[in-house]
Amino acid sequence: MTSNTLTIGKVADQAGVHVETIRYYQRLGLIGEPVRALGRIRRYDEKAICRLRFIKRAQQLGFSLDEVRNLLALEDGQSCSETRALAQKKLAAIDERVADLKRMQKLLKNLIAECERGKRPRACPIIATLSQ
Amino acid sequence: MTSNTLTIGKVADQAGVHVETIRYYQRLGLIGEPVRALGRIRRYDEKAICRLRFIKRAQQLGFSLDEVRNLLALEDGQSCSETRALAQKKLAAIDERVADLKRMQKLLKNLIAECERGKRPRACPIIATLSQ
DNA sequence: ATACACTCCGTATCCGACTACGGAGTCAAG
DNA sequence: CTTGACTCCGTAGTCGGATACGGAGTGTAT
Repeated sequence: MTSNTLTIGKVADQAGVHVETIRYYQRLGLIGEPVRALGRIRRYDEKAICRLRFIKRAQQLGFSLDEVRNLLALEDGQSCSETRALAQKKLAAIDERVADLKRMQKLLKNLIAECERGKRPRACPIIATLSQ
Repeated sequence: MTSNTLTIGKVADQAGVHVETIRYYQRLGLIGEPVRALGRIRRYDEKAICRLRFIKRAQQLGFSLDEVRNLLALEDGQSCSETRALAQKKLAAIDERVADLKRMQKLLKNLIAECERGKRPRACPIIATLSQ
């Protein structure tokens, strides 16, 4: 039995999160309000820590809190295809973002290279390009 | 002579920007306050359009408005190495961001693939990974 | 001369994910 | 029994880049 013995601070430490973040997630409904034994102080069990870690891992995969909410609704692991659909949508968004950034990368790289090759007197090719 | 004949709306159209954006940039000091001939209405010349385009192009390369401010200070094209330094810093940031996103991409791809291969009855591997 | 589009200005609002603040209550150790 | 750490709560502020609002003034075409 490890039920409801942890204060919000303990949970925060264990999950690597700030206390305010937990309260924030509760306001958003990502975490259920816990029992409050003796007084008004929240008491959590281990599951709360798991849930926070779940959220943090999902964020690391690129999911927004709103999307995490959806993932949490599928937490039982029984709706594989729905979960997969969310992941695919997220992956597509990331692919797009990467493509964007690669375009910028390429342009910047070329400009920098051109700038390095350049010999005076000549206007900076980076500025020249921006000015067009 | 094309001096100071354009209203803010004309400039906005030509530069492909909203009127409010111009006023916003002026508040930020990215664009100088123009002359106000006859009444209190701003009158612009072609240079304003160029400057807006400069800003927009810089944004497309990934520069924030704050960084654009720095670029604008080098607009004469005479400080090539300073400009290049800014571009290199930006490129490094983009590289990092790309690396981040690629990590996410990889993880998501693997999870999705695993999810597709999976045969019931088994918990969804995506959820399982998030739950750890 | 009147209608209509445009411009003026300051301020507020949006998005997402927190972070900060401050005064009061609670808890456990010494 | 006091001290000090922790918790409570609501509300406001942060970042960046705009976007929206609304009432008043202006410019111009017919």
